[in-house]
Amino acid sequence: MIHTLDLPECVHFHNCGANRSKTLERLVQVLKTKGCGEINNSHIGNNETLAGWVHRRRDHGNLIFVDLRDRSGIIQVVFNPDLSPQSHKISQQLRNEWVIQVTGTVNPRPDGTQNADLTTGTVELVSEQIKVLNTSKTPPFYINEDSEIDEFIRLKYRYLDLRKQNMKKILSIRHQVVKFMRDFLDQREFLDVETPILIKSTPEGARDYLVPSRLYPGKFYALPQSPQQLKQLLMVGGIEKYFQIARCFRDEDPRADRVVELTQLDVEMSFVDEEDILALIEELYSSLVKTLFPNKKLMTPFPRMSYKDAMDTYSTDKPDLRFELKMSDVSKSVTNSEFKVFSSTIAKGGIVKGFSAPRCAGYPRRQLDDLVEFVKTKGANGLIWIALAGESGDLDNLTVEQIKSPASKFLSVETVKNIAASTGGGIGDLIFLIAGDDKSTNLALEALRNEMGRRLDLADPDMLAFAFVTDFPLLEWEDDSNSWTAMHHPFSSPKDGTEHMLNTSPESVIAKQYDLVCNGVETAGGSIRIHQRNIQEKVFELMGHSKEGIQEQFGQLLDALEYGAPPHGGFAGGIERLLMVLTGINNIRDVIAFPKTQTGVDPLFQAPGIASEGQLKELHLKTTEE
RNA sequence: GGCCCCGUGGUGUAGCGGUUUUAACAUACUGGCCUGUCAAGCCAGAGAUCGCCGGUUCGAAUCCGGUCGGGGUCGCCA
Repeated sequence: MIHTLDLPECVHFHNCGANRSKTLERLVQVLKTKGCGEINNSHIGNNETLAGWVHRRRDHGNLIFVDLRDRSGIIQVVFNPDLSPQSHKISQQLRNEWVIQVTGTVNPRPDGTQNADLTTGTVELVSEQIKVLNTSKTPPFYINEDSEIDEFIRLKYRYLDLRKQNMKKILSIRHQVVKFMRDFLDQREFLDVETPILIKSTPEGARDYLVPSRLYPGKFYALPQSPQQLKQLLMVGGIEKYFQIARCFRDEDPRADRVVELTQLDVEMSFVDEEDILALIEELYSSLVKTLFPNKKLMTPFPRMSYKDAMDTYSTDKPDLRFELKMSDVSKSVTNSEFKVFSSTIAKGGIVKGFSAPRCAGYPRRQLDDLVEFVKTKGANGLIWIALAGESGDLDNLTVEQIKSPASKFLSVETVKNIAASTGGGIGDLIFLIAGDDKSTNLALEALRNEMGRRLDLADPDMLAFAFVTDFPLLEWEDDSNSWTAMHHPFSSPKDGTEHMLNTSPESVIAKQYDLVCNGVETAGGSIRIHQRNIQEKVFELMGHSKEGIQEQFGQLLDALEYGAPPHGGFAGGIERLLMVLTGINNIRDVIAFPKTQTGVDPLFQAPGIASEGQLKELHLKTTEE
């Protein structure tokens, strides 16, 4: 029994890991005295031993130059037959990616031969001794220059791809970001607690990855989609402040910004309300950026908007706030329009909504046609554009001749004026409108807004426009299942005093739920959780679960809530998403050391692989032909 | 599960209005020359039956169908 043990005194727990040993010496690497990229003018005259990969070799017959690369950078090594015939002879054999160790003197480069592109460009290592540590086959793609390589080949040879300076830089950034998070939370007395990878399937959410049980035929573990219930149980367990860099698994089709196996910063606290969590998130993310990316611009304090305002104004719950382009619902202006696309849409209960692109009245027809096609691929039926031709002027003086639109003959000047006033468009601007049902219209408008932001180059690439979106509805009606479904997840708490509305008008219950968005990406999300069994059960019931089903699927959590569960809440932040925003990299696989393809394949290990008959038998599994 | 795009020497591309294409170019690769280059340069050489299968045709890298692989996207991702 652990309470009978006399536990050793550790440093008081809030100090654990906070102090790094001052006496910790730099790790000595036996085969080299310095990193290639560390050498500079201060080392001139020193005798150094370097080791790394042959980045490039330039053979002048007598004089041979080798760019030697290791993680720290690149330095030029000179092989001079007059100074060291032995090493010059060996250097003739060298090829790209061979691994060598070179000992020599750091010399200043002769005047006029300095290379400003290298951090070590003012010096060079003059080889006195060289040892080939390993040879290399010719790599399947360039490591010493940047060019577009088929991603599958890059992944198949990921260990070579990672040798590129950019990839090493990304992994270094990832390390620093995660380390910052750990240190930040450690300093605030959060405990890093690991939770199981093999747990149990829960019916909500994404498809689970299943692991067959050898000991229990026909039963399966599931990999966690997130440690949600576990961290809530840690709160019941009195941990009070928990965090984890947690791996999460969701068996859904990947996208450019989505992978099946992702990493989250998972945080949970007890005895807190929304404001405490929001303050923590803001402090964490803003100090992370200020410390690690001092050149990035932030808007602090982070702007906040309600879910409703975000949807109304930006047609999305994850707006890119680096640029304006605000939406307006013009349904009222066009309810009785002769233009059937508008009037019939509204008659069917749909909306007409759009925004104005400033100074774009002269936007080329061809590009407009492209945009029409673009929104169709995003689920809209079409796109109506209205260009208000002219340099400038008062909207009141708008004339029929100035209105350029495929719908112009159906739209009166008065209607266009109303639409323009509503969308904030003026003479010289271009108005985009989409008609359709609420959901698909907003989806297409979000895509169009981001597309126009890109085309018009409206977003400052150095800006990190963090913002909070709050006040999400707790539930939304789902026609397919004919039941309520949790908008975020079923554990979010209703706002204080609104619990009774769960019985009367579930749709109007607002949750203590928040997202952190940045540049159009959802980077984190969380909520204050329900900590009372009856309310949690009520939410599950609304979601169409039976009493028995609830106990079967969520019994562990519900039971725990009955044993003095403290009020608690937290958040989870996607590490890959954050790295994409921080680095500007659009491909999520580029911020992961060993990612899978969009079809869930690991080209390097060729996973998933087939299991042997013996393995299947042990697991009580039989495979069938499709 | 639907839709769109891509697949040509090691890599990246061109060729795709059907037959002088003996599949071109760059780079990488191999050999030679060369003492200050840094994407070194110069000379020479080797290397792809055009993802795979089938069809149309006198003739297919090229057109058609299927299939496999990759990317993007909708569904899905509480």
